[in-house]
Amino acid sequence: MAIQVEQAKLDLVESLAAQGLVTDPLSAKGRLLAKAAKLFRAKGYERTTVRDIAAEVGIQSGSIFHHFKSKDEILKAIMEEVIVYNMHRMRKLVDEADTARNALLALICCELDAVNGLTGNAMSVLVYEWRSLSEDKQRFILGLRAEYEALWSETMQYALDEADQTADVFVLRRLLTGALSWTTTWYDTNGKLSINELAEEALKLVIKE
Amino acid sequence: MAIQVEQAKLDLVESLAAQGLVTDPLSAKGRLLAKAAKLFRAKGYERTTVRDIAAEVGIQSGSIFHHFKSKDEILKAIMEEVIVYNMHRMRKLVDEADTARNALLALICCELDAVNGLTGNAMSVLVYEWRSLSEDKQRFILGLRAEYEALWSETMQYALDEADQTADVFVLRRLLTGALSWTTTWYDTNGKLSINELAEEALKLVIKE
Amino acid sequence: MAIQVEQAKLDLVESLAAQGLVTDPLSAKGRLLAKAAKLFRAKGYERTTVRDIAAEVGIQSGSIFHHFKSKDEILKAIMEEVIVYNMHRMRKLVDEADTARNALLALICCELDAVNGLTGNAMSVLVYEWRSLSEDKQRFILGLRAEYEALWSETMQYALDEADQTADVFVLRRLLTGALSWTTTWYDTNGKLSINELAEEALKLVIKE
Amino acid sequence: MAIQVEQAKLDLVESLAAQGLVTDPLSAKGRLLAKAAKLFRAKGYERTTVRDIAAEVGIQSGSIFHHFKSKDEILKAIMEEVIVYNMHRMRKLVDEADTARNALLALICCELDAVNGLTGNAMSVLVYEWRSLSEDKQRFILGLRAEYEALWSETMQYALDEADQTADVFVLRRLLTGALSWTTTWYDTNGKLSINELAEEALKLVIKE
DNA sequence: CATGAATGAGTTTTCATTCAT
DNA sequence: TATGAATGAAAACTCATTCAT
Repeated sequence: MAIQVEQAKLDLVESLAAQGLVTDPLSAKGRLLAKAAKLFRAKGYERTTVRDIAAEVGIQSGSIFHHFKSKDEILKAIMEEVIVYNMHRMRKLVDEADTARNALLALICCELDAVNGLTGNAMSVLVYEWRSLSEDKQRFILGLRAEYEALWSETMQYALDEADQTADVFVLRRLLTGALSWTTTWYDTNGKLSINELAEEALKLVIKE
Repeated sequence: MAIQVEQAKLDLVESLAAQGLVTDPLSAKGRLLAKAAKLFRAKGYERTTVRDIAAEVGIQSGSIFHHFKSKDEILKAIMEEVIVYNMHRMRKLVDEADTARNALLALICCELDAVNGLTGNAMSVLVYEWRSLSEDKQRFILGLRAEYEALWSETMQYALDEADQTADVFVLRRLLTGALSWTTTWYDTNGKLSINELAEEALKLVIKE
Repeated sequence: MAIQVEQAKLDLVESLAAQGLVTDPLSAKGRLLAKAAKLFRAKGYERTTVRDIAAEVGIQSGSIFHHFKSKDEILKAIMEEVIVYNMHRMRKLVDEADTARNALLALICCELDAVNGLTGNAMSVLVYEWRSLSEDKQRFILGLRAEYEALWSETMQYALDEADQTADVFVLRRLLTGALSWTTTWYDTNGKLSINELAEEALKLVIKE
Repeated sequence: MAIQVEQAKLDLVESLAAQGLVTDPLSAKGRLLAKAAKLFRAKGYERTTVRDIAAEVGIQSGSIFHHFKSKDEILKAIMEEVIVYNMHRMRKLVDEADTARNALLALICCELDAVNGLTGNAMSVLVYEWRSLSEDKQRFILGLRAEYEALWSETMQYALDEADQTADVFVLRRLLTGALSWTTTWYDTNGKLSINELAEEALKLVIKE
């Protein structure tokens, strides 16, 4: 089953790349973005030099500017694409869920996977390198995040209604956001605890049976 | 009561300063640390220049180096002092608590206050500027954090036992860490929700009645 | 008459192009030179990139190097051709003049037209981008300019003799050079003052009736 | 007499420096401006690197930015100060002149001296490096030039009236501007022709006896 | 001939840190 | 202690030029 999930993710990337919504991860530009995300996450945006990125990709530093006008254009691209990609993935999973509880579980699972899986570097960058983005680019990314959060709020409210629970969705989502995004600092993908199990734990923070 | 709490905090600072464990916040050095924390939080460590800090304090950039050997010594001092201070505060509150549940509530309350109150800037810096610290200084701060986390684990375990709940304390504490530290990005000190109420909400994530 | 003059200029270009002395302005290379001259004049040689020129012509930057070995080869060609062309034109007009005064007037007229007419961009480049040329190319262009100046000195001397005036031709020509070439900064081709009228004004600086 | 003139110039600089209108040429900043002007004139603004200037002054390239925020701030300062200085000098000479003819002669003399004397480098830069200035700085300098030109127009008109000549002052001043500024390319300060003699020649271009 | 990705040397600029005063 | 000019290493970015396709 895990293999099916992974295949579905690859199919989605391919389809989004074909539509020009994200960069093909196999292209020169796509590899550059992946390496940059890795470095930005590990060292932080400011402490990562353009030369570092170039060295990681195996090109000369000047060549970077063939693909991106500036260093912070790279940062923006990383953030934009990771939102676009996860947004599409979440929408699909929510649509396929049979109950509101399961839709919320799918979102949690998806966000945990986003943070700890293949897009983990990009998600960390999105969360922790926010202030390194120029103001106008921040506004642009903020617009995308708003859409993303709208999906969360809606799904969460449905799940609470279904469980006959009342709670402040605004507060609850934010507590959960912190809990889930923080997993990047401690969750071990190769450890005993699977993403699905962790997701169940996290769901319990919200929905009490 | 709130006034009493605030007074207690000031007394603690004074007492710690007298022991040389933290810098007197009214001294030149103390004001420098506060301003630096504010700037590091707002702009990030790397994007904050020594000149920025000097300007904020009202001195010349060269003068900073009479107080601190280097820029990252400032960062270390901010992190060290905020841990030392909150550690002492938490120990006292845990000792005074009548039940394990209340001890845990006190910790949560204290961490929320640390993150959103007077030491908010320093706490944010501690969490988000971690990688800007040189490796040897990271190790030093890590030692302090270990003590801090030990207090948390212990208290949490007592509270779970008391409530006849079983859970993975390791996982639970980390989910909570994320949830609480993330409040810095959204919690409004002057809003309707008080720190105590928020703490009660957060406690519910852990202890189910 | 104006049309005849314009036609004569086109005929001259055609004839020089046929002899390989200048580049046919309708050819790809010729259009490149014209666009480059326009940009060099507007922005200066250094601030004009090879990409700017390529974009203006509608080709890719790499393709430029099929026409010219280097960027400063373009600059040299612009300078060389504008001298060659105007030199030929002046020789013809001097030969056709009935009096020395009129020969000088023809030269003035021709230089004003060179500076403000079709070759205005190239002439500006010749005057103001001089130092951007590599030393050996400067020497080459200097040789051409010497010929050009010889024609001026000779004609001027004849005109002064004819008018029974004595003056330092060296100084006078240089004062005039400055006055005429500076017109590029203020003379309005579409204004009330015609080139011929302006030439008469300029002639008065030299020959007093 | 020449020595008196030179002394008067030095006195003026000193007085303007004391008022903060120009930079003291003996200060570090003043020497930097002089060297930069020399290099900008010789090689052009773009081909002169900040390192070139630093080397000429005998400091490190980074130190330049202690005195000027950017390279083009240096260019602006050169242009601004040379106008301010010559403006003051001209105003004084015009005020002291007994006839309108002599006032105009003084202006010509002063401009020739500005172009060929101590401020020759700066004047050349003002004329030939114009486009290297950022647009907003161009506007600022343009304001100063307008004042400068107003003084010229006025004085020229008086001189023409006094000589019972009619002429287009606009055209005449521009022809003269070109003639005078171009002297920088050929006039030899140590040659036989003195500035005063050259000024008399130039005056003849305007006022016919 | 044309393309356009890649090069790599060179540019301006930044900034923590030093040190003579 | 405080100052602020000077340092110098390192940063992001530019761009003429090359070359495989």
